[in-house]
Amino acid sequence: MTAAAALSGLDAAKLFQLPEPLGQRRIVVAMSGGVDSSVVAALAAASGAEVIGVTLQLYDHGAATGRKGACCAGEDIRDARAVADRLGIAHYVFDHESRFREDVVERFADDYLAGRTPIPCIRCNMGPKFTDLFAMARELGADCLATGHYVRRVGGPAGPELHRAADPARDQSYFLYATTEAQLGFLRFPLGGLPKSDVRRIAEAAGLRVAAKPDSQDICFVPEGDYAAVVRKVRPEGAAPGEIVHATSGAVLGTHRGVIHYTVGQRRGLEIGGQPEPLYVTGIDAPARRVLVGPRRLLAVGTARLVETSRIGPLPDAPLAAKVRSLAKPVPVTLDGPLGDGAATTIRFADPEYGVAPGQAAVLYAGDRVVGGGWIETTEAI
RNA sequence: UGGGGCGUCGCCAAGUGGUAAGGCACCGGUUUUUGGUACCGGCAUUCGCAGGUUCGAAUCCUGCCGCCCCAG
Repeated sequence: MTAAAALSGLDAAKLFQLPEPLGQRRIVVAMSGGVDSSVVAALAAASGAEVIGVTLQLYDHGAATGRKGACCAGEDIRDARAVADRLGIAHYVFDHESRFREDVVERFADDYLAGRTPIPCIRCNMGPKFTDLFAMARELGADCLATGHYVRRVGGPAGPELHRAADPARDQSYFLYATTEAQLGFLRFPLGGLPKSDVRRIAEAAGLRVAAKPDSQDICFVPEGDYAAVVRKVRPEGAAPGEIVHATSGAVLGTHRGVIHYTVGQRRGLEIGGQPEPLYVTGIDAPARRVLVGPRRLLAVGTARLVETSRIGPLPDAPLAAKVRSLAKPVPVTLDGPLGDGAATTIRFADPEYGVAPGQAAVLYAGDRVVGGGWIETTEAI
């Protein structure tokens, strides 16, 4: 299959949601060096519009840069450049390391130190990707900023809405709930309606060197999956040991290697045997450096307090569902308070939800539409 | 020192003559753009040690070692 054939049947104007003729449009593509954003660049290049690829260099510490599944560093920068060259589009690399370190990495470490379980990918999308890249694209006089995220931008009665990807296995809407309406107005997600297999096929057909590159996974700046090592490097005090205490009896059951190694809902890694049933982390008391544990039933949560909430578009009349973990299914909830503009609110689960960890995001859906969400500050047991 | 009890995988623990359950922990895998969860798989040729009885013992006998409780 030729590149043209691969792209045929895809309506570029529709894909990028830009007015014709595309020959008069300028598209900035956020290129991470992975397959997805490379295909977006290829689609943009084939549309006839002027295309500028932009890559942020986010970190550059040895171990993480060469490994599979990384992004935005080392090898990936070269991949992005090679793809841009191949497509004949302009390409700029911006050094964003110090900003990324402050906004994402250090915040990540601080959250763990405070007993929370952070999601750096959301912070990264909120900051470097959508705020900083957004500003750059504007400065470059672009008509839109296109990314390789698997979400859909759908026109609604009150403006563009954010929807889950057509391929549910690929959906990344959980990580993008904090997108602002202003950002969404300018953003485009051409891959949101495509299955991943199509994307790989397009990459192959376009002769992109990244066609068979593994998907990124885990936290991009964490080598070997050892996130605790990253936290320790930035905040050594996170490795201070403490007691593992039974949540109801108060009995000291063991010693832990530092509060940063635990998250609410976690079962493995406690190294406490001799129990009739598994123990889970039910809470983390960071100031006292204590990890609270108990049987699974203690994880049942009825409500969660959300802070720094955001909202995209009006609140619908339809019932809401919340996703409190990227891999969870959305579950029915009711909203008890305002949503958006940074307000705090409370969500009430229709059925007990297990393993809701402070620091994670709760994303609210009305069907496929992302209504908004917030950070989980506290939870209340059933 | 006398009386009693106990010693089975890292922990808890079943098994009292027929050839080592189970749970927890741990390890591996699957899943996965966060941490986790869940699921699947693995995990004692050996029952404190040494002898003996028996076709056959973790299970019976003897001795030794260790721990616990009561007594003093």
